[in-house]
Parts: sequence; C-alpha cells; structure tokens
Amino acid sequence: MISDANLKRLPRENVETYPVRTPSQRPELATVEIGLNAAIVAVIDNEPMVLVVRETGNDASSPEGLPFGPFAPREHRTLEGGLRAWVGEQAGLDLGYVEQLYTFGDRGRHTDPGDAAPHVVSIGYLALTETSQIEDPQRGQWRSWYHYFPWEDWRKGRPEILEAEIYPKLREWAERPVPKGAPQRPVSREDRARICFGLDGTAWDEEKVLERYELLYEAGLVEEARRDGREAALSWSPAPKFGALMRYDHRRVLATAIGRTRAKIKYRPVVFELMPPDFTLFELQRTVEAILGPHLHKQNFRRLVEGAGLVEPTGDVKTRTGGRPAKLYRFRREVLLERPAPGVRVKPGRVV
Amino acid sequence: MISDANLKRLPRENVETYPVRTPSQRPELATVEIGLNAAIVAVIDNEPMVLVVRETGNDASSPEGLPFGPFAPREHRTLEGGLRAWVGEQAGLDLGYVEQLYTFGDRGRHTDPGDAAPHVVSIGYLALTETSQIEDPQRGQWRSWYHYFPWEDWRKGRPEILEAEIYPKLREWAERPVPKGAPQRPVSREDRARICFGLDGTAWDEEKVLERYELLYEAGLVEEARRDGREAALSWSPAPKFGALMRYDHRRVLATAIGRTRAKIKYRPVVFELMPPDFTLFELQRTVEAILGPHLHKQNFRRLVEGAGLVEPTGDVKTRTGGRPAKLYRFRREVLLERPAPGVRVKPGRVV
DNA sequence: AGTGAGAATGCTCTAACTGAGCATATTAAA
DNA sequence: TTTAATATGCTCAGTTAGAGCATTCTCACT
Repeated sequence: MISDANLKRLPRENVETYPVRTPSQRPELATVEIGLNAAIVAVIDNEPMVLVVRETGNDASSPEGLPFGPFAPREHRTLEGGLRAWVGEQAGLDLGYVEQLYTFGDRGRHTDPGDAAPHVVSIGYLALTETSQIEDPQRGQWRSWYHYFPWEDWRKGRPEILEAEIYPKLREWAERPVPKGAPQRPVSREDRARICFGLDGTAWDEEKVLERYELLYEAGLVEEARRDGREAALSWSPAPKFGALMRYDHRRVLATAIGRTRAKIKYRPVVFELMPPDFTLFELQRTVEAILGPHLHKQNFRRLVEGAGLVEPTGDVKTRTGGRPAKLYRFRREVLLERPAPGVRVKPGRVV
Repeated sequence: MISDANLKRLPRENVETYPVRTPSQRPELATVEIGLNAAIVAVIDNEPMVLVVRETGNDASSPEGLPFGPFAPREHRTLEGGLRAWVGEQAGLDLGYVEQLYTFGDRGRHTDPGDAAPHVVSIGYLALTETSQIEDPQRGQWRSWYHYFPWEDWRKGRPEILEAEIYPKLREWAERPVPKGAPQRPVSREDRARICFGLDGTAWDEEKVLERYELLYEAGLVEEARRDGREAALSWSPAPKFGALMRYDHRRVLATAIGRTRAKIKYRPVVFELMPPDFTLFELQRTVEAILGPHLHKQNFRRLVEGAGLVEPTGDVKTRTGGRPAKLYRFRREVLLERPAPGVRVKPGRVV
C-alpha cells in the first residue's frame, strides 16, 4: 500500500533556477501590492458559514469572494488594523477574534477576468464571530463553507462526490505521466492523492483541507485552475468543477481557514467565539460537530468540557429542547488566564 | 491569584480609528516592500543554533540579523522560491525543510539606524537543517538562539535572569498606570506578565516565546524598543537590555521560529530534519531537549519514539558512548505516507 | 584477567484518561 | 396517563503516560 519511492526529504517546493546576484549589493526591496482577505466564520443553525461578497457594480454572475481590501500602510499602522477597517466597512461587521492564516504570493493565482494581473501578495485571515453578534451584513451574505468544499462535508458520512467523481479523476490523474516541466516531487501523485483524500483505506484527516484543495487545483479539477490557465485543467473534457468558484485565490484562503479552525478548535478554546453567551452543552457539541464532523459521544463530550473547566453553569435551564430541560452554561473566560487553555479535545474523523 | 477584570473577549489588537472610504470605489492596492527573512536552525553539539549575518560593509558593531532579501516578483514565482534564492546566496546554504511563520507589518518595527524607514512587510520563515549537511556558511555564523533569548534557556533549571532581573522589572511595569494612548487590553498587565512568564506559580509554557518577547518589547525591556523610540523604553534608566539585539524585527521573527519549532516538534516528525541520517536514540533525545528543555524520561522517550514507528534500527551500533554501545537508528520516512505522522509526543516544561 | 563506572536497554507497576454503554431524570406531546 | 425524546449521571474496560527497578554491555583502570 505504501510506496517509498523517491522518499528522501519532506516535500519541498519546486526548485527554480535563480539569477545570480552579487551578494555585496544592498538588496533593493521590490514593491508589490498587498491584499488582505478575511474568512469570517459563524455557525448558524448548526451550519458553518462564511461571509462572501460580490464586487460592487459587477453582475450577479461574477464569482463571489471573501471581503478584502488593500493594505494601505499610511492609513493603518498594522496589517490586522487594515483588515478590520476594510471588513468593517465592506461587511458592516465589527470583528472580534481575528488570526492571521498565511501569506500567499504565487504568481498567476490572483487573476480575475479582466484584470491585468498585477502581482499581489495576499494575506489571509480567519475571523470567528458569534451568531448573536451578527447584525445583518450590509453587503454580502452567509454561505455554508461546504458550498465551496462539498467533499469536506462528512456530516452524513462520506460525501458521495468523493467515490462518484473525485476518486476516479484523481486516479486517472495519478496515472498520467508527470510533465517534464513540473516540479520533481519526492512523493508520487498516487501517494499524495491517497494521503490527502483517504484513498485505499487511508484515514481521512479532516485538517488537510488546504492540501486537498491544492491537489485538486494541481490536477486541474477546480475551476480556478482553468481560469488561471493551468495546463492540467485544459486536459479534462468536460471540465470537472468541484465546489463553487471564488474570486482571486479566495478559495485557497478559505481552505486554509477551515483547516486552521478544525485544528485549533482541538487545542484552544476558540469554539466559544462562535457561541452565544449562554448555551447548552449539546448546542456546544453541535457546533463542534458542524466544524469537525459529527458523531461525538455525548456523555464523554460533556465530561471533557466540564472536566477541563471550560464552562460553568449559569443556573438557568433551557426548556423546549424536546425532552428534559438542558442546563445553560457559559464560557469560563478565566481559563484563558490559567495554564495553557485547552480546546475541546475530541478524537476527530471517526465517521465512516 | 486570578483576576478576571475586564475579561470580555480574547485579546484583540488595538482598535484604531479608520478613515471612512466609499465602499463602492474599487480598492486601489497600495504598494509596499516585502522582506523575506529566514530563521535557519540547526542543532550543533546539543545547542540550538541560528544562522545570523552581518550586513556587508558594515562594521562589526552593527547588529546581526537573519539572512534576508526582498521579494522580487518578476524573478521568483513564489515567496518561498525567492527566499531560497536569497538565502542560498547570502548564506551559501541549500535549504531543505522550510515553512512560513508569520507576516509582520507593524509600522515602525523595521527600522535600522540610518534607514529612512520605508514601509516594509516582513515575512518570516523557519528552516531546519541537519548538521551533517552544513557546509561552512560563506557569510554569517551560527549562534545559540539562547544568545538572543536567555530567559528561554531552561536546560539548567529556571534561568537566573528571570528572578534576578526580568521579574522585578515586569512587576514594576505592571503596576504603572497604563498610558491613555495605549490600547485598551482586555487582560491586565499583571495577568499578561504572569501568564507569559510564569509568575506566581503559573506554569511556564515553553511555546510562548513570541508572547514573551512582545511583552518585553511593549514594556521597553529589549533594545529594539528603545531603537524604535517606544515610550516605555525611555522610562528605564539604565535601560535594561535583555538578550542580544537583532536588526530590523528579526528578533521577533526568531522568537516566532523558536515557538513554532517547539510546538511543531511535538506533533510532526520535524526533529529528524535536524538529525544526521543515523543517530542513537539518546542523541535524538538530546536534540529534542535542546529545543524543548531537558529532563525527558529516557526509557519512556525510547518507548514513545520506537512505538510510534518513527525510527528503525540500521543494524549498526555506535561505540565509545562511554558505556554500552548504542544501537543506531534512522528516520522511517515512510511514516510521512502513513496516517497523520506524529511528532515526539513529550510532556513539555516539567523542569522546575 | 578482573572490576567497577557509565551508559543502553528491557520490563513492571500504577494512575489517569478515553471510548463505550447502561441507567435514571425530566420534559412535551399523544 | 403513557410514550417518546432528550439530558444527565455513572460504570467498566482498554490504553497510555509517568516513574522506577533491573539487566546488559563497554571501557578504563587495577
């Protein structure tokens, strides 16, 4: 099952050839444009949602994108400050929890139909908001993040799109000869597809959201690859378009955001950024499951959350749950002042 | 011990006031310069080292910095490609494992004596190399990372600098009134100092390297703060200078690198990037201890590493260990193809 | 050659934690 | 009043982590 061919080092990026430059010369810093993008996440009715906007003035058929804006160093002292300003304005939201995700700079992955494709370095951010705080966003709307990544939705078991569409295409791609111009990868296409997408009995790792998207992009199986003129995308006919397109490289940013959220929820108490002030433990569990995938053991989940001191009862109960009333809890913010505050430590991906 | 005053949300950045901008106008992307910096880490003689360079032409008294260079989008297709090019040239190294750390963009934290302080966004990278691979770096030299962060060196127990110098200064700083212009923090100075530096019996979290450095910067206790003209730095006399200065914001990048290395070593098999091809289990343990802090239980470490399938015996032994010969092992690269490859799962920070 | 120090390696014991399931309590709806 | 649905409490077994004891080798020194 495991081929260890060409396994010498951890995967590294394509090795390019570099122009020789005299080291003694003072490096001249080249200027580029910086785009700040935010994946703003909320859980609404047990559905993980992300806020998307359509560029003003464009028709309804233009692809959606994340709220974004340029970084104007004269106006904003910090990157995050610039982000909060743009998003506050574009989406009509005051962001609470914000964290930087990653900085993307690949040439040719920030194109937009009609753009002259200037070189843009895009810095992705993740923001978590709670439903009760959401005023109606002025522009833009909430969409399930699974709208863009249907293969990530394991809440009803393994998504059909995997067996029916993605796996066959990936296997076909893996068997093609690797073009000469392409980077020499230390891991074979077959192994990469197997590890990312859980083929051949390999476990599905719900954190590898970005890796999966990037693999689909490389294989030309998402629309962005075709838009960017990637060779692999032109080889399919009809062109498979898995998940909904986003503008620029925003789907990549969103993939990073989902992966980071899934990872972080397990070791930092960030779920509570998505919860209203008071909640039942089962509501908390549903929120975790919306993000990670379902089927957590209810009793053990309670034990873990209570045992870690993450919550405290408010004293009230919530009736009309359909059964026995549920105690209401609130987040114990003091845990942030205590030793390394844990997340909801749940074993992921036990769905088959 | 725990004050919960003002605890409303997770810490957020300073809230600035933003100029109002018509949302309908197409955002004009402002241009800035991008600096790529690499913290290149190796463990030499059980000492975690980082490669530093001095700017060519400058005298020996100018501060050292990390290898860095501008991102030239026309020359390099990707950010990482640009980094590899600059570093390969500046340091005479061919980097293996590289990962992006963080993108810093704060105004006023990239200054250098004599610079006109253009706005620079700096992207930090972490690179791990193995000793046997290191050709003598053409420029620059290896320095212990504890040279820049003496308070992080717990290999001989709690570093003296903490009790003797840092704690008193931090307590004094915590008791000062917060200036009106400063950001309203949801957590008090006292709590922040306690949590970051393990005061009053709070556990020392060896991963919070960046948080500690940033707190010292904010309190004006590192030389960079004075260099940048921070108000807090001017209030001390004589000015405390904890750890060695670095150029630009490079000490901040290095702090991020140390924290990330310490975190990642526990859940991904990245130690092996620092090891020669063959090694004994005790050598591996020493390397982990150099990074995390010492005093791992030898027998349990062996059990964990072997049990996780991270290594396999080469069949050879190493004599002249001072005792019974030690079996030599090599990294099982195949684990990268198996289920989520673990790191060396050790409970950190048990040193008192 | 014999001996002891120093290191590597094997094994055991116990406490804590995790996954799983049974049992009971408390509602709303039929 | 009964029944279904949910919340909540509790038990039990398998696994793992932390600690320590015991044994096996080599080398340096008598």
